[in-house]
Amino acid sequence: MKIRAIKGIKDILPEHMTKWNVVEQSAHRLARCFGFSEIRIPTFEQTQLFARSIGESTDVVEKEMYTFQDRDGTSLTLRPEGTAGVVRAYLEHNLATQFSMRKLYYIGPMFRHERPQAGRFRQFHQFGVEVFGTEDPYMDVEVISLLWQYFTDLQLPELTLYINSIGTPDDRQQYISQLQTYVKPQLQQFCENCQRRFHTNPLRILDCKVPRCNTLTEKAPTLLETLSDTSRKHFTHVQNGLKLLEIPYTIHHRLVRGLDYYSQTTFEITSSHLGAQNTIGAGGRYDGLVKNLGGPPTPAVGFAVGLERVNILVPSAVIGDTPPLVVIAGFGEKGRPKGLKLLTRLRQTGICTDADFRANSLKAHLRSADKLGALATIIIGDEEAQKEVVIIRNMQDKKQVEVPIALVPDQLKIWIHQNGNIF
RNA sequence: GUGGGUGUAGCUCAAGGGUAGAGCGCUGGAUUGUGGUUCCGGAGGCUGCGGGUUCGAAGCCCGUCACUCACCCCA
Repeated sequence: MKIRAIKGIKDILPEHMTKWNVVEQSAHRLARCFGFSEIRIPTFEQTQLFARSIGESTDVVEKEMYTFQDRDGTSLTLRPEGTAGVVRAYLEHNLATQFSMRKLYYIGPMFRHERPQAGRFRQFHQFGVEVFGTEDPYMDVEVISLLWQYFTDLQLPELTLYINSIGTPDDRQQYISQLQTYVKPQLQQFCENCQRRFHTNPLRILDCKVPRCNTLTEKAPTLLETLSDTSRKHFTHVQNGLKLLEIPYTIHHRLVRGLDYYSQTTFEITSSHLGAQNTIGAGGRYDGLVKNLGGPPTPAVGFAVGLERVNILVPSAVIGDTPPLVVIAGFGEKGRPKGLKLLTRLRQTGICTDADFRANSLKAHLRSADKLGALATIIIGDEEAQKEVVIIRNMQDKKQVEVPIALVPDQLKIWIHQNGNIF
């Protein structure tokens, strides 16, 4: 029996790493540009942290967590998302006392026991940001604009930004009863799922993909109509900010986030180039969460990006060239050791160099160099070794020059620097 | 958790009851120490696994596992 990777858990193979590095590096660069500091938090935590922050009755907590017992019996869980852990660390280390406002970001793997599908995995990676300590709507705008710039920098195709406001918990409670009053008389006509949701999570009825349910709620009261004045104002400011920055958005009355901690602004960016799982980044405000987890009342806003989905969308054009590679062809009794020596010396001076020790003829060395994509091959046979020289062969135009061994590093550096001709 | 699709060489796929194939890749060669192109050769498979039908199964039937897409839900 061959041992395979676990279902829904993927290797990232070398041929995909250049793209992954681009995706991750732009996240680091942009987040720092926007004034965020990186934080690394554990991949597993006490189960109750997630249960309390995400919400006991959410799907994530109810059936998607990888939960196991520690040796002393404590229930632990592989993190299904990043926000809960960041908030925990924020409180545990009193990060609030150092600045009145904290802007943090993270990149790392998350775990959810879901059925795998296009763009959905059991171990997946997220880039997320969290801002603690301000309820200014402009901070919502800043966070959205970071997300938007991240995606447009990477040239992701066919993006749509959806925004909505789900108000304060009070607003929501009020809205939920209005919605229930509206739905109740026709409850029998809704799909089975929605009938269940009617009791467990009524807001999600708006989100249902069954067309009939959608039609039934078409004339239902909307969240926005029910918002309190302050919530409504907040949302208007967010929209004005987006307009000011010329970030195109669509108000999506049915946009409800799946995690319980959200409040006020919610947003989501989708791309039509993905399969059914077309959300690449989403987030919103969660003004109540910090207090909920035992901290002082602290407004907060953030987002999370699914990096696997981003990777699928990044066009190959944004991926840079691989560094120039020099290959050493050392052969013969005297050529081999000289080759090894030069190989090491070049690497010490920072020139990316490789050699194929299996090859024992010049032909084999050159074939190997070609496969490695070498720009130049350095030939050292016994004759050259004797004369303390090497032949540098330009793999593109086949031109060769003889150079004393001692001068090789400098010659190559000049050439690589000019990115042009050695000769 | 529920449904559909697909499992044949490292990869992409043929063969639809009668000896398991191609392209790409890998590897060796085409006279001396010069790569990519071309030409010739080679390796590589219990056709996912188990059972059944049959003189005979990669192909049909049943089961099972894996992969995949979709539902649910989410990034």
